Amino acid sequence: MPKTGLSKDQQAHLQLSDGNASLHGNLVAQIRAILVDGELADGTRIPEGELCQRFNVSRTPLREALKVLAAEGFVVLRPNRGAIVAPLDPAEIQPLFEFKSALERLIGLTAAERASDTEIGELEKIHLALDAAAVDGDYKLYTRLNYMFHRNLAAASKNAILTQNYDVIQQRIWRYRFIVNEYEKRCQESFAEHERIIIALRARTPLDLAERLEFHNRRTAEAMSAALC
Amino acid sequence: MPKTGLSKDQQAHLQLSDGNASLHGNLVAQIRAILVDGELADGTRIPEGELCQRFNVSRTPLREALKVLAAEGFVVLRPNRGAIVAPLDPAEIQPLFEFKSALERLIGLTAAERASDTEIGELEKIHLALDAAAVDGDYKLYTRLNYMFHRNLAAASKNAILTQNYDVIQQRIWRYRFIVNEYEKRCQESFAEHERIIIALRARTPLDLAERLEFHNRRTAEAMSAALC
DNA sequence: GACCCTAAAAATGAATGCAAAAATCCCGTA
DNA sequence: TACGGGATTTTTGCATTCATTTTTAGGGTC
Repeated sequence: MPKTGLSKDQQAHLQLSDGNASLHGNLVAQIRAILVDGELADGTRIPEGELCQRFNVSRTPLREALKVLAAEGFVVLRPNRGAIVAPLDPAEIQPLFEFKSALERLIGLTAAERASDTEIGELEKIHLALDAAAVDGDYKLYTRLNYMFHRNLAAASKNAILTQNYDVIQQRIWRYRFIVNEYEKRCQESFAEHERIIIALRARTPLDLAERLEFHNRRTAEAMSAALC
Repeated sequence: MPKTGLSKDQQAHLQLSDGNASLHGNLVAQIRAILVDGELADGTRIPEGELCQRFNVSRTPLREALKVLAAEGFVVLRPNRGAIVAPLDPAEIQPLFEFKSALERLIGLTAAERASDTEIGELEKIHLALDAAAVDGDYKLYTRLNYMFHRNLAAASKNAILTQNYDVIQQRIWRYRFIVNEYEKRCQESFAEHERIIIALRARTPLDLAERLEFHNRRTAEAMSAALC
């Protein structure tokens, strides 16, 4: 706890549940969440001081976290001028989706063969919940479930490197939702695509699943691009 | 300069040529090079003190660099027990190559359409130099040129996100060369594959180039896996 | 010698301090 | 009022310091 003489024990209660994680490790996830949520607008300076207060840490671990976030593409470090929230640049959407398409394909190819029945069952549950959220018009929930759907599918690939990279890309793309908010518009279409994804997964047909995922990705990208013109 | 009262100006001459880069930014690249080169054996503790002396920096920027390298997968942070060079685990080779295959495919699909004639010419030059190095038996040079060949091809995709991720994966895989040293054995075969890659690139046939790259990747992975049994 | 316990030493993680750079403010001039 | 420009404040990057934890060393017991 900066500026105070509190011991580590006294500070402990402030940390997240994951007790063995380092201060800096938690910070990366928490600050990334702030950036992805849009709580800090893109392009604005990252207020080191404020964040230090907010998380009750000194500048050292905070700056460590910022370096990691910069490597991930959420933050831009400007020498001697501090860090800013990575500006949202429409020109970045295309390469992001293009990159994601490669990952989606690999997820399809591998998950079709490696997903456990339990995992497929879990995905179907999320799929149903997605439908319910759409009917209710609860787009916030819909969005969260949609994120989980794809994240779980990625996890079914059993490839940790793929899963991790996919997650970063998903979050980077997710930052652009303010520009478009495609979910409200594309909800039904998206749900139908998910339907086919589930079917291909159940059938365990790698190429088919890969194509469904690529198609879904492409349609999402198109919806976003269209909203920009 | 730790432990001394030297001013920043006086320290400046110690930095690399890229004057506007931060201390930490240089460190990431330099330490990664040390890890990829194998100068620090895998699994060994990273000697903060030594590295601080070597690069004439304090622990603060050094530790910032280690956090980034941990996020990239070159280093493992153990809470309260320091950082170690990420252990080489044969079980990691498969997911690494699998992930790379997805990137190779995308590189093929995009580079075939986006590579400039100049870039293709540059690749052909490297290809010829590769041949010369193979004939000379200069495997160190061969290896360097091979790295550049694929790196340049990735760059021809004009997708910065792809290029960056590809580079990290390539370096992570490169660490396993000590286990195998596949290049000496697979030199000729690899050269023939490059030949076809160049042809497909010249022809600007996306699917063909993608398949050639995936095949090349798969053969490399197989050679590595075979050497492990 | 093997085992275990304790104490000194070293390393780690994070807070604080400090010099340089940047941003802001203030005021004079046109 | 618009526009410098120089002093002041803030921020930044890094070095240093400090509290804990871990590791190592030493010594007693069996």
